[in-house]
Formats: sequence, C-alpha cells, structure tokens
Amino acid sequence: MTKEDLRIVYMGTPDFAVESLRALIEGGYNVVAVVTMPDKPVGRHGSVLQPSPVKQYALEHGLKVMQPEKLKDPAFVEELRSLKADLQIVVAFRMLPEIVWSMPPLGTFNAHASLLPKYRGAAPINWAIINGETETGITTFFLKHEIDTGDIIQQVRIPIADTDNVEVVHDKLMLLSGQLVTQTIDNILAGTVTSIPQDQIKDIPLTPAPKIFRDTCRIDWNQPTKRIYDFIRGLSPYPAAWTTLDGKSVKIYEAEKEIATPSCEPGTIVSDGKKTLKVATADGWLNIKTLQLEGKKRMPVSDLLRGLKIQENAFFL
RNA sequence: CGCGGGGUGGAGCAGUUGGUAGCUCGCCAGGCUCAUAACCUGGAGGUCGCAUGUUCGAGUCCUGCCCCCGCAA
Repeated sequence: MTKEDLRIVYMGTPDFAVESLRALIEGGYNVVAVVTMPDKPVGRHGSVLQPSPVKQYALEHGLKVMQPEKLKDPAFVEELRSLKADLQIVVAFRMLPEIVWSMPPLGTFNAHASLLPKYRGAAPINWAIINGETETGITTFFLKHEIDTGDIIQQVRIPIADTDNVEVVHDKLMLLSGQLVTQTIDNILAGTVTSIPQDQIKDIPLTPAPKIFRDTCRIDWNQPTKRIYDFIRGLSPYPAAWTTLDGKSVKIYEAEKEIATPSCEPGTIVSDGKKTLKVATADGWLNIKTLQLEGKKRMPVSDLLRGLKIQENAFFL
C-alpha cells in the first residue's frame, strides 16, 4: 500500500493539532475526513460560535469535516465506518470510545506531547515545565482503553531550557509532532513498526498531567523561589499563574529568580517604583518582569510602575 | 441578551459636585558629571475610543456603537 492509497481519518481540535494535519496534507497523504469538536461559543459576551482551528484549516483545504456531539452516536459511528479508513490519527482531541479507535484495520494512533509514560493527561507541557523537567518530547502510540497508556510507536525528545515557558515548548513540540506523525505513518506502511508496551519501561515515575483549573494556578508565595519560578513559566502564557493584590487578581507571565535571603514575609513586594518589582518567597526573591492586572492589559513591570503607585507594605496573597 | 473593570499626548496613570487637561516616564535641545535607570534647564506632542444629544459651556451628564481586559463557560 502506498501513502496515496492509505485512507486516513484525522481527529484533533486546537492549534497544536493543525500542524500535524498540515504535515499530512502537504505531505500528500490521503486524509478522507477530519473529526473535530463542534463549534463552541468563544469570547465574553456573545453566543457567537467559533469553529476549532482544525476545522478552519480543514475547510480551507476542502476536507470533509465531522463534528459529532457524542462520539458514540450511532449516526456518527456509521458515517465513520462508511469512510473505510485504514488508519486514524488523533492529536489533542478527546477520549475516544473503543468502537471508534478499534475501527480501522491499521489501528488508531495518538501523538502526545510528552515522553510517555510520563505526563499522561490533558496538560503534559504545562506539568513538565512546572515540575522543572529538563527534557520532554512527543510520543506516538496506539490507542487502548486507558487514556495515554497504549503501546509506544515512536518518540522524539527535546531539551527544556531553564528559561523556556509553555509557549516556547509548545511551539517546538507542535512542529515536531507534524514530523513524527508522518514518520510514524511511513513506518506503519513500511511494516517496520515495533511498538512496545508502556509497562516495559521501568524506573520512571508516572507523573500525571491532569487538566489544569484556575485554582491550581494560584501562586503560593511560601514555596521556594525555584518552585514558583517553574510554576510561573509552566503556566505562561496560558492559563497563567496568578496572585492577588488588594483583592484584585494579578496574572504573572514572566519572572526572574533572585538568590538572596529574604528578610520579610513571603509575598511582600519590594519595588524601586521605577523599574523593578520583586516579591519575597520562602528562600529568596522573584523579580517580576511581565504581569497583568485585572481589567488591564498585559505589560512590563516598568510600564505598570509609571502609573501605579505601590504602597510601602504592599504584598501579594 | 451571563457578571464586572477600562478606553485621556509615544508608555502607564490622575482628573473632585460639568467651566477647554495634569502626573510619572519616554522623546528632542542644552547644561553638569570620570560615570550612572543620576541631576538641572528648556521644548515638541492630546479635536480626552466613535457618534448623537442636554447645556452658555462636557474628558466629566443621557443614548447608541466599536475596541481592550478580569471572572464565568
């Protein structure tokens, strides 16, 4: 079978998933349909429905788009079956029922943004950075019942620099995932795939990467500098670590570590009123560089300090 | 029609009960200095988001619209 004959159904939703779809289309693969989330309201006020990034790309390229409300819906399953796909590929989508992933003869594989079995779950990039990992990567694996536990096909790894935030790592992995997806297909076609069960990989702590909610993003200034530093970059630019000042929320996007013994309570703000604003932690300081006050735009600390007068004993909570 | 904050010279903000705009910076010119995110002097730059009204007169009040942001999804 050649790649032109191979009938592929692609499933994905956000920007991250567009890159792999693009790699397929530009690589001349035969994508017979794209499955993505139904249009959802986006934004503050309206009930305006937004198509997912994957749907937008698919439409621009004249691909068939399916947006089932429920993946177990018989009508959807029937339509999927009628496509006679040989292979299904999932990137940043959602949990699939067995009836769907077990359908194609060659199976269904997923590209996941971590070095499985580490960081199984919805937010692998965030958690890898939050936990101070120095490397991560992309893993392709065949789907099975439990999420992100399938047999591993291929992996690529990249280093995480101490200064990388989610945006940087996300973009790198996004590009890599496109390459790995096409490589994986080629290997499947060539019959050179030897997938290995994840439980054969020993001596690795199974750090989970669950979906992140707002409560999780609140900064605890009683933590050590390094922990908070990783926490901030692991949530930047989205969903963003936050704290409060005078009862208002403040998102912090960028900070620098400063080693120096704190002489005051964690959370205490020290500022020269011009260029710098630093906060005491359990064992040092964090020099805040970029932040955003509730109702304001994101801005550098120096901009903020031109207008806002920090009080003498101000502190973050 | 989900709740809320905001749109004022290049940046961030003030502007009291309506009477044509101010602060901290930046910028330009000059001065001082070995030097500085230093200091001094002078200067340019705003039809106060848009459009309607009310008024002798509106950034400041009414109405409509556009845009930005926080929460919630």
